[in-house]
Amino acid sequence: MNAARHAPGVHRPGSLGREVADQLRRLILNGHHKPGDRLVEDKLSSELGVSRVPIREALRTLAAEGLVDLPPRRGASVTAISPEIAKDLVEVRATLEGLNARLAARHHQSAIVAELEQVLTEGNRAAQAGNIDDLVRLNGAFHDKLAEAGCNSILWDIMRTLRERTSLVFAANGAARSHEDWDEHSRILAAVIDGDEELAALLATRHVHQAAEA
Amino acid sequence: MNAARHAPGVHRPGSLGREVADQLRRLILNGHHKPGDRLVEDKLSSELGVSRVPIREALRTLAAEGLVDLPPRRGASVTAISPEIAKDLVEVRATLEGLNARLAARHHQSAIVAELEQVLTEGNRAAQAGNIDDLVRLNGAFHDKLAEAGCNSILWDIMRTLRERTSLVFAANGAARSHEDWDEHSRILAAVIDGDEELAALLATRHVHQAAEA
DNA sequence: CTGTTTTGTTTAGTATACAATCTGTCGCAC
DNA sequence: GTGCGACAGATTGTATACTAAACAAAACAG
Repeated sequence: MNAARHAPGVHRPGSLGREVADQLRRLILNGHHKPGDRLVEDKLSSELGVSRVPIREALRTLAAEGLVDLPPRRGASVTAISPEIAKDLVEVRATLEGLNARLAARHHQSAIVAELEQVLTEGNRAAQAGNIDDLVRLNGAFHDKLAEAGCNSILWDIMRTLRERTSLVFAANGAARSHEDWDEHSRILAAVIDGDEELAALLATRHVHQAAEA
Repeated sequence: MNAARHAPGVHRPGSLGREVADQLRRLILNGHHKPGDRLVEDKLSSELGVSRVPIREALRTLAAEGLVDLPPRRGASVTAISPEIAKDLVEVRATLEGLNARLAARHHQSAIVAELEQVLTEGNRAAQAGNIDDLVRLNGAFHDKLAEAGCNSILWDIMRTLRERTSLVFAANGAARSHEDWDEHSRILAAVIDGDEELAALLATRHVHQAAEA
């Protein structure tokens, strides 16, 4: 039952539990498992072809990240985020994106800034073309790299989970705001390059709030 | 034969893994396990009298909270926080305490504010008396209740883990700054009661930064 | 129709076994 | 004496099996 015993594709043995967690995280964020869906250990176990032990560890991990709900003896389900919680989420995320943009402007990592500019042009192109898949991917990439540019590992980690949970709520936002989105991205990046901490923070915070109103 | 299960004082089985996590968390924050100490599953298993499974779950939980380090195949150890990470931690925590104080000033939960005033007077008394244990406890209580007053569950949760990790670094701070500490607490609370969001945020942020310089 | 009982499903926990891998130490060559 | 590799022990990672407890839903009796 373990066909990958001698797998040729050098799976770094980074622990099955982690791989399962990554896999499940992707499935959830893809919308493959929707909020409220039950995640039954046995089913996942046979679906993913591993025993229940790594499944349980993965579920614990994702629960800690806030992606799955795990009530004491009732099994796991994909977290369903209430409107109030969503508001809380946005409030915190907006503040932290602001802090991060401020830090990015302060530290001025030219390598990452270059990558951000790259993503920006691609994003603008995708916004013109209206390619939704690319838009989602590039939007993630932009915020990801911006988070890197902040050079604060604690902040980076928190923002990652916040972004995941946010995308769980505002899932199929689509290309409606894509033009404004990338316009705002562009202005944030400009402020970061200028080293204008205040402006970068303000724009990033406002960006989150505005994006959330949809 | 399963009608009534009202055994008195039976442990509410809030899941063993959770209890173990709580217990371990306490042991770590108490300094019983110091940063860098290895946490061997077998040892914990026999020490706490449970099998390895709940232990592993607890370790995952604590790893997600940032209290233990859990490299792929090398076992768990209490997180050792480097000076740079500590700086990052303080930066984020300061920002979030600021946000939280702002929210507390906005929402104005009179019940919690009353409790905060209670804690404040006790804290001042302890600062006079120089009772370290009480100071630590009351300091925790103040920040705890202030976090509640913010009425943002996401923020509350993040701040909890940040506070735990902070206390892991600035462990034996002692009563050196206790006077300034409680003076600042008092001013933060006053701003919250006034509904002065800006001032509350500013004071709370500065409080964290100043407390960190020791 | 209502309230209780039974049954089935699922999670929680324990025990055991074994594979994979890491760590440290010892001996050997240089 | 120092450096390097091999080996052994320790420890984690994974699988499997089994028991117990909780919950939900169906079956049933009144």
